[in-house]
Amino acid sequence: MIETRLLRSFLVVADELHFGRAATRLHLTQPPLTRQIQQLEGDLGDVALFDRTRRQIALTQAGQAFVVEARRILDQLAHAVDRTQRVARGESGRLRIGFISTANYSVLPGLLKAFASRFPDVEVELLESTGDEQARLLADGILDAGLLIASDPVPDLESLPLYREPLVAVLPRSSPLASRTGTMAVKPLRAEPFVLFPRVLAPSLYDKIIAYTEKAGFSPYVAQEARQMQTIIGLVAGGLGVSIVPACMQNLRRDDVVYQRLSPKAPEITTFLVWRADRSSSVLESFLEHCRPLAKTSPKRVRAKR
Amino acid sequence: MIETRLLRSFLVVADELHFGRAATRLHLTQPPLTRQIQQLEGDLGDVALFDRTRRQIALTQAGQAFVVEARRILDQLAHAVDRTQRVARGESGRLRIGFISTANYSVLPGLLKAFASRFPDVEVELLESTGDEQARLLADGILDAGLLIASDPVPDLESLPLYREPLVAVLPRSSPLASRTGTMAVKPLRAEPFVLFPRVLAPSLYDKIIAYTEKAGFSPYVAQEARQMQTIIGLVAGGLGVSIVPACMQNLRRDDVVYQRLSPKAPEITTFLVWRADRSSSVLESFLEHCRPLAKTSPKRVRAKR
DNA sequence: TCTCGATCATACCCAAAGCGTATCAAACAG
DNA sequence: CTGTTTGATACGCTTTGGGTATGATCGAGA
Repeated sequence: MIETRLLRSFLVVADELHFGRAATRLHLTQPPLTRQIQQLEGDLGDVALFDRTRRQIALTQAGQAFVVEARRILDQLAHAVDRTQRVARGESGRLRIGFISTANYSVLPGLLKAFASRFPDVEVELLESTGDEQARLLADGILDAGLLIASDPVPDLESLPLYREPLVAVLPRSSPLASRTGTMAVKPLRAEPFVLFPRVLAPSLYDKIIAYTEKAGFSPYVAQEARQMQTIIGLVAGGLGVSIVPACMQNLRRDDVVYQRLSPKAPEITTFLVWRADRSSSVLESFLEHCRPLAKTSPKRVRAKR
Repeated sequence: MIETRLLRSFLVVADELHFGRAATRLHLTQPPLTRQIQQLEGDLGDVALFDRTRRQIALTQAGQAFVVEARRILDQLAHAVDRTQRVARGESGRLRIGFISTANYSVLPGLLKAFASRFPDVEVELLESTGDEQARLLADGILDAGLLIASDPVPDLESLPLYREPLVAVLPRSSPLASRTGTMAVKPLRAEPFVLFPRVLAPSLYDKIIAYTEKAGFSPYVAQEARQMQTIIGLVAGGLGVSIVPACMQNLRRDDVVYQRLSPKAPEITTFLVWRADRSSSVLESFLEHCRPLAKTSPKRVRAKR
């Protein structure tokens, strides 16, 4: 089998066209170098790489061809070492991140943009999914990290709170309930039909909304269900009802809807980054390092920012 | 330095994910294999390729990246061996061939087509040139072989006669000298202006033409010189004169010229393949082997064919 | 929880591979 | 024709790498 040592030696001999000088450059003496080339020629099937009939040796055509190939192989090897080291350092590789749709309007875009500029060789794969589904995909090793809304720590997963936001009401712009101040009371929503997502998709968020309205004395009448936030807001715009959504959805600006802060103060929800403590790859480690400074430990900091 | 032995072992371990089984496949025992992987990880800069914390070892992300790279390197190596052997066998490589313009109308096209179909991986480089120039380029090692017209063996070169042909007259179709039979006497050309090439370009052919006309009792009056056969025939077509050219030029068919066999019998010329005996590369060897069956040893065989 | 089997790591020894010194053989310059 | 240069060969020795024995650790099952 041809070892890289033979390739290295061959390239130096091919460069010097002189066994003695080549041996010096390789920090060895001439006889072993001669044997190396002989062995290489043998391994290639007794192909003559050099023409030694005269005093000055010369590359045969086969030798010239092999120079090109050998150089390519050693380049490839150097590249392999570099790439592997970068993957080990978490500077290169693949990162699979799950996220709930609202993250697309809050932390996700900025997070990815900043991370991509710091780690340009990391290929990020995104998968929109519910919180429960993400937990399952993390357990199965399909995902490296997830972005989801939670109140309690997710079992078996590490987590980092990234974003706190209140819930807000969303109404058709034509609705008489829409106020100039941007704030409205919850109570009047009692009479409105609601557009909401099916509870299974995000039970904790769903229950928070229901608990909030029930504290105000009513259970919302869900006139229409939709699975995605964008769709919910589209249906609100179409006049099918009102809804209560995370504040970040205000980033989805539409002329035909208005968002309203609620009083009494609507509950806040937190978007967490979650991952498995036991399966930390270097790329994930890089990503976590990148995210940690962005953690929102206290709700006050979020308030201050607004 | 990373040897291919380490790459081979690594790929088997990565495939089996089990040191013991991998060692069996590699025809060695487990401890040295463990050391090989340790050495490989050390050579990569203490990068962990496998996760050995659990019973079942697993590839790290760096390990996964290195699998791809290592496989590529070994593939490249196999390809290098194959290609080098093919070059050594003369099945691949580059062949630089010089030729005189008339060869383009006689042996060259067929020769190259047949050779290319037998040796598809040989890259043939063509260089149109005079006979003397070809001899010089062969001596300098620029050319591997040449196609030229000669009467005497070229000094320091091996040669193989490939094509024998008589000289023929070429006249404007409108010329009253053009006969129906396709044969004409030389004598009437005495009164015609000639289009010929400068003597330096092909002294032996030039002298043959002059000797022939002088035997018929005249020296041609060269009204116009041109370096290329196509141009000479073009000028004949344009009515600037007549000429005497190798018979193969009849392959350059034009409505406005006619070719005529000459009487008394015009001298024959031979196109030779020439090469340096001392610089025979394998590709050249293949080419010579391909050409030898085409050699025309006796003029009779050529005659017989017509 | 404890034990045992499976599996990778380590220690140590030996054989093979590879390097160095000495020398030979051939080619070329003078 | 001779001496010098240069690649090839011979042989001894060091180093490398593989084998055997054994240790350490993890996990399955009692």
